[in-house]
Amino acid sequence: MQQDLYKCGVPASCISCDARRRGMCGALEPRQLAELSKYSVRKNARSGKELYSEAEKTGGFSNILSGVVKLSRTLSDGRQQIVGLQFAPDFLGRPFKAENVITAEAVTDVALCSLPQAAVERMIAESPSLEHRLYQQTLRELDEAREWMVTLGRRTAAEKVASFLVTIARHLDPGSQEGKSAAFDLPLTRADIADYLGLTIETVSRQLTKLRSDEIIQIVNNHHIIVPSLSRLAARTGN
Amino acid sequence: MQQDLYKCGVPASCISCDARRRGMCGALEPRQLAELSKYSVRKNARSGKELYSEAEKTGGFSNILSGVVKLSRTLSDGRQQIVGLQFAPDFLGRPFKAENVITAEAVTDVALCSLPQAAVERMIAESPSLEHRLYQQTLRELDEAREWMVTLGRRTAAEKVASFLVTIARHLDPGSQEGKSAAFDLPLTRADIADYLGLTIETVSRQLTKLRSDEIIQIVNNHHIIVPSLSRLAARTGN
DNA sequence: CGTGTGGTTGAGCCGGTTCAAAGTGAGTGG
DNA sequence: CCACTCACTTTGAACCGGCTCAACCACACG
Repeated sequence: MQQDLYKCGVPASCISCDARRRGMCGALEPRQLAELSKYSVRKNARSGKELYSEAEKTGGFSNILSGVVKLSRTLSDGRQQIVGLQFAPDFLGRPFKAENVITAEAVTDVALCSLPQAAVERMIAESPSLEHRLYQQTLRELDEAREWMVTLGRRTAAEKVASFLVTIARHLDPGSQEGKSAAFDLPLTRADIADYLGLTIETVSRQLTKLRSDEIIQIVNNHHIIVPSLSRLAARTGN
Repeated sequence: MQQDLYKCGVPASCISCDARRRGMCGALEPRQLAELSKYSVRKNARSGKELYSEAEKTGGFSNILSGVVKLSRTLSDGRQQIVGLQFAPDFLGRPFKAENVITAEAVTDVALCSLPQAAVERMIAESPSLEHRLYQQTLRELDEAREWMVTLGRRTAAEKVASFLVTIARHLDPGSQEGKSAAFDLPLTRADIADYLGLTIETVSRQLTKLRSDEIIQIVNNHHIIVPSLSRLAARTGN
């Protein structure tokens, strides 16, 4: 199959790319892939690097090839709220909008396939199946955002932290089924988690140590988390 | 123009419909409009009527012709969070997903143009311009949801209520420009506002009376609100 | 009239914040 | 190798914003 596509003219850099297997490029024909790849640039960014910022009039999109990106909004006095987390092979960017109020920042080292705005929007206009794919991702992001609004508005600090761990476990250790165990490295610092949950660093820290002393989780190295029983953790989300 | 379209076979019930001017039906050709209208049913619902519920396996979509609909999620112990408000002529429903975890409820009397799931999804598959239109609405909803996450996670009660009034003013009194005055009827009860903002009824009430005694707003009849200066109100949102 | 529904107001409490201090570990340079 | 720094995390104590519980008010409807 891959061989076949290759013969049909899939660019070499796309051959084993995850964005083609599971991301937006899966919606493109080899011809379109070749066209788009003429403008694509492979980029690496270290953890902490600002990818798209509120200030600059960004016009550009990316596929996340590896790593985790946080989307956040900041109030004028510095209060920050994370409004989304994106994982490979998500598409990064907001089509059809001139100015961007959201900041995107790498929270781990990240590899990107960067694409110019015009090329992507032209390709969307030409390819209904690409637009369909992006529409699906946006619907999924909206579902997640709404689920998170419940957490932000109605859950207690303890429930917030438990909910956060469950969603991270689902993303980073997909092998783990409900009720089974999970293990993963937290991509976020305590400060990021606090900004995600609408809490303070101190509260996040206290709730994590509470979960540890209740033996719901084990904390190794501050970032590596082991969850012996996901269902026991999920029972603390208030669902 | 309308005359012309009419001659081309636009169904009579669609002629003066707002969903055709500004909603999803604007993306359809007369032929497709005629096809879809074969399955459409005009419905009215009183305030408080549950339109789509978490329980029933809803398969159906609607255009909101008039009125306001709230989308909400409820935790097992009854805590509720409103995760979206939709106004005419929004499209209501979640395409491409079997089960629905969100409840939709009329918060004013509402007029709907109800469409069966299969017909809409078939039409989406046939019409890229329809899918484009729905994609745009979903992107807008995602922007709003993320903006709201900032409010839920990082704003104080006073800022939450001010933010809420500003967005309602923008939706219901679109003539009012920034800095000018606005007047509107709150479509939501205090309980709904509390569920929207992640607060209690009492806190909402206290903050509203605070805004009144600070002469930022006037409250007539509990539901009718006058905002003499939108920019003075906006100054209280914490940006 | 009484009854019900939605809204306001008050008093006390508590969960999460704030402020402060100490602990931990990776990286750096002598 | 140790000493030092810096960024991140944990822990403690006091405070306060928003919640809880309770009473009362306004108005519509039988």
